[in-house]
Amino acid sequence: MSVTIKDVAKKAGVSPSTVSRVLSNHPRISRETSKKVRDIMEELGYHPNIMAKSLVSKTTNSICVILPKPAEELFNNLFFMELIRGIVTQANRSGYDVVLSSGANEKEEVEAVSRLLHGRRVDGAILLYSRHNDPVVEFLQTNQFPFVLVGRSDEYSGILSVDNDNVQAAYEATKHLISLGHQRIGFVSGPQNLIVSQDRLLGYRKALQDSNLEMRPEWIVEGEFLQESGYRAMSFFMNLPERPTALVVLDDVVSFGVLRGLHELGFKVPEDLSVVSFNNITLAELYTPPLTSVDIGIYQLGYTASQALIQLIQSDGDKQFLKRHIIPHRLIIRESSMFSLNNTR
Amino acid sequence: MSVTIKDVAKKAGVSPSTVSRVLSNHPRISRETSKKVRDIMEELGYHPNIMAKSLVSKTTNSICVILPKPAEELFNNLFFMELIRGIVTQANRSGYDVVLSSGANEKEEVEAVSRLLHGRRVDGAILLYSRHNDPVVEFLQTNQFPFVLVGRSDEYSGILSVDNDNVQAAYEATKHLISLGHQRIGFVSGPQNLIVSQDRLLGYRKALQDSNLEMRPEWIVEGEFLQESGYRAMSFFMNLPERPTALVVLDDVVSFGVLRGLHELGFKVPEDLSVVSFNNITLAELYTPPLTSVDIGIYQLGYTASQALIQLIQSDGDKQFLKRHIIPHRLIIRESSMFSLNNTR
DNA sequence: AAACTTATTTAAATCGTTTGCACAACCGAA
DNA sequence: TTCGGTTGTGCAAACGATTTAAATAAGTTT
Repeated sequence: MSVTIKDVAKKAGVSPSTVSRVLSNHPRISRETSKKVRDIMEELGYHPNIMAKSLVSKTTNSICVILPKPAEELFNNLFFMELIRGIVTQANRSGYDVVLSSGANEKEEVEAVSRLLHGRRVDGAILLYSRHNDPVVEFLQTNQFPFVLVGRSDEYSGILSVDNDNVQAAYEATKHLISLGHQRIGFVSGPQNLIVSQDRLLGYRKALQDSNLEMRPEWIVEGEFLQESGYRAMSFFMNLPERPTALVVLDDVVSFGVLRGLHELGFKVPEDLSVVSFNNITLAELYTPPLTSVDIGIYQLGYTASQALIQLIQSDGDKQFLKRHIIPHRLIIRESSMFSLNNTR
Repeated sequence: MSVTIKDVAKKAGVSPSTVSRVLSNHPRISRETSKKVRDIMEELGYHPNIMAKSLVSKTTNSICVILPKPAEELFNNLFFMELIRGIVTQANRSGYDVVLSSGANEKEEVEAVSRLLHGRRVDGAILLYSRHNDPVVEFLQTNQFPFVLVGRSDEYSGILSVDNDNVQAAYEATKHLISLGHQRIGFVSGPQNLIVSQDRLLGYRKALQDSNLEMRPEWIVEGEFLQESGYRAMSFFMNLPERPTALVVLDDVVSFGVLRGLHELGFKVPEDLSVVSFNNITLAELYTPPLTSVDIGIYQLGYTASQALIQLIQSDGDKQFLKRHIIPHRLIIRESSMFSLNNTR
């Protein structure tokens, strides 16, 4: 039996509406009434019931983060932790709570989101990386719920998104290898249906093309964001009759798999194979050897996503906020790619 | 303007209460009424308003996870990701949502929890690792809110907690080193105010004592759960006139710092220094060299915490559930400690 | 002193559910 | 026929806030 607005009102000798107005800093409340009511609130230990408030105001001051389907896979990645940290920090700063949501499959995902948004449990959603024809995106669009996509969205127009320029990032990463003298550069992709995979592949292709380098289909390997994928890709490449001398790998954890495998087989990095990676999670610097990686500002990505979503919600869906935010990236060069082939020729 | 229970009622030609009863599978609703109402719900796309429901039922079907104060530090650790994965998975399975909450300092933490629980936004809380005299624990206790502590709690009685037997785990880890022939074993602790640090230190001490090994105060170094701490500890130990030959390190990420530093200085692991660690995050296996680590069942820890809390909530605070759950641990031996000193003598 | 402002405060409706109680209809048994 | 017992449904009062419109008090003009 907790203390309600009525209890406060009675004790203070005013009406509930007055207490409510004190709470929301209504201008037409006299100094002394305000003081008196506040004192009583303090004395009774009053806390407004958020549910009741939400019911009438039709707003919950919370957002949900939808974890992508293969949560098992992605959760293993520091990447998501960092992203969520950015989201939670910003949301809390703006007075919003963050509800985590996931689903075993796409259907469950949509159900969860539907329950949260239709049920007015949250005001908006953050989607972490969308796929082509993502049913969740479709759901959110047709129902006109505010949401922000972390990742690209060019197939849908009028979507709020936060992303890197992944084409350019991959371009630079590849160019870096080329500038070191590499001519045979492989590519370890993430899942093909993720837009980020495609964008980075595009950048890689562009860089090779610009330098008139050969582009072999067998040098492009698809995988998941798992260490095993890296290991598998590595062993595939190293068994090729004509091996690449460098690899562009889409994720640090995958790169760790590559490096680990190379070490086991007695190959030297970067001498036998150079690696540039993406995401630059904190462990990248700490690995043996330290990993060259594109820092894509993960925390910033989450922080900005949260901020943009809340802005959209508070603007009541103003179209002007439905834009694409680009977070800058930066190539961090470390040992895994420090070796220049030119020097050894 | 979303569709409410009244809209469904009107269209179905029944009263709102009947619709509500259909929704909650009330026994005394006829088959045909139920079918009819359900069809209309489907047709109109009805979704119950969770806020309204919570208001009257005084229950929210959600719990919050309180991220410890130095979130910046801890978030960097795969450990938390794994823990949260366990929590979210179980909670969702039980029909609960998970709200993430954090605060920049202890005061903010208490405020956030107070808002969530007093404001009836969540039904209970999960605390990740408590400190001595944790103000959040105190708050939860005096207000009689259901909560579960991930970590030990023996100073407080009648608390629901989920934990490992950390004393025993550290004992085994240390014994493992001793069995390999090590006689000079150092200890890299976590923050001293964490109970987990103290428990493991105890286990380490006990193991040394049991084997009549020397216990030197300068071989015990306190740090944080950061790579830098490991690096610092390592350089401290290696500059000692009489170095330890093995280290017990409280966290994998800290161990990575140790290993990285050793590699930089040209020391060999495990020959020059063996390392056993705790937590066994996925990267432990993948590191160079692979890290011997005590697997404490992180996912299980989170899963169990969530399960126990929800059980407590649903039992309406039944004291019988206020017990301590112990999750089993297992020492995973890998290269960082595979070297036996006995063999080289 | 009446009339008119302006500054505060209150009463009452509302948000979308749940649920105790009342009631009607039907059943078989006395 | 009358009664006790089921079964199925509706009424209306909560739940704890916000908010519109109206009332009251206080201050200013004329």
